[in-house]
Amino acid sequence: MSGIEDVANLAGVSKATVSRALSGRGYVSNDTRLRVSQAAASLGYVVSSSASSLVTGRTNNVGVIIPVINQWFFGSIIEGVERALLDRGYDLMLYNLTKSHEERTRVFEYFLVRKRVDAVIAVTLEITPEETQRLLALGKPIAGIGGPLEGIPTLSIDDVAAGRLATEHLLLLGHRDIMHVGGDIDEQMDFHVHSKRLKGYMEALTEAGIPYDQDSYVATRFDIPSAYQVGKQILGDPRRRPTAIFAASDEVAIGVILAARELGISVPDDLSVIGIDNHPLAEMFGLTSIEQRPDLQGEQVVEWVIRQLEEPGWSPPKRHTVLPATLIMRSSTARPRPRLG
Amino acid sequence: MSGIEDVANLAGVSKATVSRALSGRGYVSNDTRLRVSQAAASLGYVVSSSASSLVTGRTNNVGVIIPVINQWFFGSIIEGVERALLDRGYDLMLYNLTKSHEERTRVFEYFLVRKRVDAVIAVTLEITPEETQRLLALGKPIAGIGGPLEGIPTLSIDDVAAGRLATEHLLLLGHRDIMHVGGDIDEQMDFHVHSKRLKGYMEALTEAGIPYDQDSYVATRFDIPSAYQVGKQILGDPRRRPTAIFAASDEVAIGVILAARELGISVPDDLSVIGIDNHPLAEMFGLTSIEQRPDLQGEQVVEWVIRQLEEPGWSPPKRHTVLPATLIMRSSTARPRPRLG
DNA sequence: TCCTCGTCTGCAAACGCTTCCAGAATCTTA
DNA sequence: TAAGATTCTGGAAGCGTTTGCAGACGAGGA
Repeated sequence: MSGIEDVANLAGVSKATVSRALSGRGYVSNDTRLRVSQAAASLGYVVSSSASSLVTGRTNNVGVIIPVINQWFFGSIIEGVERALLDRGYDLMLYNLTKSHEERTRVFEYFLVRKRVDAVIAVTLEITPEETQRLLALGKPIAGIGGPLEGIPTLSIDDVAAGRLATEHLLLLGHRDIMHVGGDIDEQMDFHVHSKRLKGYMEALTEAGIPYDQDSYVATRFDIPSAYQVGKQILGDPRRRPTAIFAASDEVAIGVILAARELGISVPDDLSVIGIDNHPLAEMFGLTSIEQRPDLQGEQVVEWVIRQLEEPGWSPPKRHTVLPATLIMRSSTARPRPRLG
Repeated sequence: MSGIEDVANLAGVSKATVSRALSGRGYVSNDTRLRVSQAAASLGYVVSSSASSLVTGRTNNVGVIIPVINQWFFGSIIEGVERALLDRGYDLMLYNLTKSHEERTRVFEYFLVRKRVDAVIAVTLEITPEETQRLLALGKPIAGIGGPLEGIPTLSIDDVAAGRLATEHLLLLGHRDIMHVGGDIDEQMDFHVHSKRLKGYMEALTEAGIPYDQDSYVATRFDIPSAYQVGKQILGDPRRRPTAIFAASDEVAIGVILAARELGISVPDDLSVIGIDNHPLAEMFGLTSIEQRPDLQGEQVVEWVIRQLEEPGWSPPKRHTVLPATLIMRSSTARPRPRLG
């Protein structure tokens, strides 16, 4: 491993000049810059990031805290974040923080506080105001997907509005018997996504003058098999079967559709289904959905933290940023079948 | 930000002693160790990783290169790798290296060579012998999932054997008209997975005395919607329809099953389908599959590189390691329906 | 001609740790 | 009791960069 001194000797200049030539900071004549680059290349020299971090205080790393990886929403965020970071010359340190308390503590006590990252991106990380203070005290740029989170710039779709939009779509088609298959309120790790989408649903119903019925909300985990099971239970009981279902995510919606198929219930003739996400599988199931783009959300928060790092004085929106979520109509929703008799 | 000196002053000892006390290396009396820890805690001190890297030459980072994130196989690997690394006190730097040539070069010219990671884990990264040499020249532990790769310890299931196993299962049930829906041979980025599974399929057929027919292999991308399209084409043509399909992955198999359902073809009565992976969705589709555990594969390679780092002299298996892949029978495969007439 | 200004370069001082070395204190053993 | 071994601690050198400062040089303006 050759150090900067070797390059300096080979190029016939001082270490300082090598540093300036290679980093592009300060004055260096074109001639020497060239000689230095060639010397560096021929030696296979590459700067020691620890040494340069030590003096600059910058690591060029950004920490990303995320609760799940193997799910479309989260995987897409990572892809977006990674792409954006690499484009800007930063490296991504990944922390898969499941909701167990032990791991949470580890992050706060141990990781975040270490001097290894220049900025932090937190994905649907629900933290207490006290923890927020600790984070802010680090003096490092931080941004989140999810939220709102007091004091930290965050980003997400308006889940209440999305829930309303979905429900209103069904109402507009003429449905009055609409069930909501959503997440378990007690289990949500993300920013009350589950209760927010439920809230939007309830608001839309209320506005339409439809009384909200206890039984019309059923909880499930956010994956296809779980939703499939729940779907079979709901749809298996003819007295309970609604004319439409608002599923809190596309995975849930697909589970429900598969359950309906299994039971010989036609979608959308006998049952309309709408989801949220515009998941890659939505199209093949003809699923009407509300689109969001987690990859772009990832790019956006990267932009926030990096710009903060590189443009002194700049700062991202102080408050929560709401992203548009638009309805994509496909063939899983339709007017309810006219009642017989 | 308080440095080691502040801690030293507060505890009334030298910097050297603080370093020893906190790192656990060298002699320190219990008494002073305690005083130092308390001083450190009360100041919220945390060692500067750049400073300590600079002198020790260790970063405590491991680089992971992976072509895709948002796919079950790859997502599971990341989860496994992340868990194992964090357990051992290492951080994970994620590099999502899509197959574009430009990005590849970037990794070799730019990233791998930087002094930012102690070891490298490469997931299904196909590299030339020359590139391998460059990697090895770094003198850093490196291991791969996929392979084999000359000179680098790698790990994977035996794809040829998996292909055989799947096909033999169908043969054993009495099928003779078996199609293979696999990956595009020209497009494979992973270690010829596609052609290996195809090879296993062909070997099994040959062994059973069944001539291999050009038309009995069809290529698709490895996702449900693509496989669904392909499935509809194959199954839509009654003259072309086989009695069984060996799908190169569970996602492909599920696409085919959905296509069959759409066309009113009963699985397994009219068509048997087998896949590879034991994907989380396999169970709900009753899909017979060949199981592999990417998360454990991730843990294994982590073990390899970390042990190499921490146990001087130890080294992982020089050659490619083959993992067992076992058949999981479900309801998507059965004896072919007896021919009429 | 002299002065100023912009460009270019080198010296040397950090940056915050770890670790070698040596010395002091305590404990073992002959 | 002396000599050696063991445990504990501090001083100081270094890890490989970046950067403030100062000096040198040439060009342009008065």
